[in-house]
Amino acid sequence: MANNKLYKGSLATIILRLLEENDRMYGYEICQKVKELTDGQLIVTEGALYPALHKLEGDGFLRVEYQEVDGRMRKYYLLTEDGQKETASKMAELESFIKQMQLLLDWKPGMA
Amino acid sequence: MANNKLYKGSLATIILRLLEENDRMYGYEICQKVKELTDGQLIVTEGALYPALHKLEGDGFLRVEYQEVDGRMRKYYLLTEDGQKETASKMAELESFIKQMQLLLDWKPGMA
DNA sequence: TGCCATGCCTAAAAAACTTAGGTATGTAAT
DNA sequence: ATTACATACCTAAGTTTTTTAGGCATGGCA
Repeated sequence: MANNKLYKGSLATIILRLLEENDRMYGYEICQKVKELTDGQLIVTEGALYPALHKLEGDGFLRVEYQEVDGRMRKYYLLTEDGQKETASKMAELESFIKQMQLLLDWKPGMA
Repeated sequence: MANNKLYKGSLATIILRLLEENDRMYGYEICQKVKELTDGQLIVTEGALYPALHKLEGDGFLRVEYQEVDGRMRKYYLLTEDGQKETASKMAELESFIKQMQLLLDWKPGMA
């Protein structure tokens, strides 16, 4: 993640969420998709992405399929069953975080 | 930050925001206030807080006032002028991050 | 030919945190 | 009186997650 160099800890959530909706994706595609969806405001660097993918795979949340496209090998990642549970858990965590931050940000003295 | 061990990078924003509304606060008070405002869901540990306060002071965003209360020294932190600007900047950054995350989280294939 | 996009990767360093302490005073309970 | 917990400050080692800065290889375009 770069530019909006924000909030370490959100990368795994982003990856899991994209794979939840997209069946299977390869690394480079994830980088491009995030850039596209956020109009270039959020950049996932490959230096952060690939280690994160390997970790999620090692944790049993992702599995890999290789496929040749245009004479080149692509490494596709898919959610495992554990990965689907983890996605739900991470999403809940993120929503909770956002709510908590909004509590703090909206707070004015005398409120609580 | 612990328990909801979420999103490194948000601590400085929390500190700055609380000081924006509260004139001056001391470290221990910040820990308690965050716990109280989030019903114990977000815990700022002292091991994270004090280094963060020292860094913000070193960066010129906070200044310090000492005051004796009940026979004990308290170290109060206040926003400097630069700190007020930094607060606005950090708040905008957080809101932008939340919007970007919501774009990603709400996204379904075919949307973009 | 050179350059950029695609597509994978790693390693050193920095950043921000957790964990696990230390120190000291006041106050309530046994 | 002593134990224990809340208040109030702090640090240091280790971990996680990221940034930075590359490497490698193929394909297409100027």
